[in-house]
Amino acid sequence: MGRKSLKEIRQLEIIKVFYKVAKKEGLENTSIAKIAAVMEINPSLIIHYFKTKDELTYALIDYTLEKYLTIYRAEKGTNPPSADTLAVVIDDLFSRKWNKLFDDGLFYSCYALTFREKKVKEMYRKLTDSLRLRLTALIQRCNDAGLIEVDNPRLTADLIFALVDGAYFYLSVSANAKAFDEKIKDYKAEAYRLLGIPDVIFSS
Amino acid sequence: MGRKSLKEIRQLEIIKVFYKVAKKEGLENTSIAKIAAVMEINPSLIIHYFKTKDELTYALIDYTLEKYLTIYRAEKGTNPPSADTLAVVIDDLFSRKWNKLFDDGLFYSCYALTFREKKVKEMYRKLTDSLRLRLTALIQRCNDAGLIEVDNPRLTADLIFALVDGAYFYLSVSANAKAFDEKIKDYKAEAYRLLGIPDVIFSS
DNA sequence: ATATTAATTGAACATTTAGTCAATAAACAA
DNA sequence: TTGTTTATTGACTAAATGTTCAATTAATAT
Repeated sequence: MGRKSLKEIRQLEIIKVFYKVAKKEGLENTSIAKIAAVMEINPSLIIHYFKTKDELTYALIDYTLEKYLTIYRAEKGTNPPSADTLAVVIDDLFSRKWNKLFDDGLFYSCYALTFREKKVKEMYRKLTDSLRLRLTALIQRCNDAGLIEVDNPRLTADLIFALVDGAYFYLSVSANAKAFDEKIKDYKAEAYRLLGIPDVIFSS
Repeated sequence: MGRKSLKEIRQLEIIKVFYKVAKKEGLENTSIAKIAAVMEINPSLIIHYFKTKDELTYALIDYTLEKYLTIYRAEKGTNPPSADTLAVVIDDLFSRKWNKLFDDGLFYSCYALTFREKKVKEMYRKLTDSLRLRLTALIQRCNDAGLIEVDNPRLTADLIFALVDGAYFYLSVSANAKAFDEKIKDYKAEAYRLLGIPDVIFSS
């Protein structure tokens, strides 16, 4: 009875165009009208699928943050962890994979919303906590497998992520792509040290 | 000849109100009209002192970023450094002094502009580099005074700032004020370790 | 064919935006 | 007093903002 719903399909299309436009022009300069223009649809159609612009923004953040958890896909199902499972994860954390998942400028624009919008804050909290918990668990399992010997896995995970986030924050503003890749090695080396692993063994 | 210029005074007044409104409502929701309304002046007066809104935004960022360098005021002129000069600086870095200097939400909103506006990027680069250089110099001087023994002062400074920035990034989103103060101690302890200083001696 | 449901459009809305321009008011020097 | 310079206002603009609502079109089930 009645026409088939396109809701989820269209919503995803809209979100993807939203992302594309916001990436180029900035989150705060991306209007519903602009998105509609790119899609060659009527602006009111967007409002039809997302009742307000806020709702659309939440959807964008939700969609993009989800991607971040893919960093841990590599280690799925390998239990106990192999010798380089941890190395792959650490390498990924300090690689510029992140940039490809979610444009940095957009990421920080959304992050800034955190301070005014509880909903957004909760989304980011969920992601950051989840990432740290997963690294903690991995460190723990590597401990158990006798690969490393880390006193406080959770603390170590927190410190490693601080290095990741801190390095990104600084290098994004102070270094070009080439210098970025070069300098991030120092931060990665410190992460290895925190894990009690000689840099040489794991460096790829 | 002619009336005295109020330019600098008025500009500063406008910037301060801009900051206040943006802190409450968000950078992207702060219009010239809103600022003018708070000041009970005509919007065109703001345009008179800042030709475009962009120029006003740059002025705000410039004004606020300048404050950050005050973190190092404590160690002005003490050469060679005394025993706790370094401790004071480290404590300040990991304290929430920063929040009082520049609202965090606003800070990250402006930081996000970095990725689209070269001018803003340059401002942040200047600040972050300057902070790191000063800490490097301080570490060096503490080395020379025989207070510590750090292999690579610049690298250590970079890592310490990564811890600061990373901790702020994470704790701002995951912890309330109380938990923030509690958890940041772990990051600070790691900074002490990087400096080769027993935590106990310096903890205040 | 008909009824039903959803997709999509198009026209309109009040409000807000950054910015222009001319007019007036106030301060200062000669 | 007379210029000169700056401060400040007020009236205005064109464009853009997010939303609303009614109308139309298209697909699907009976």
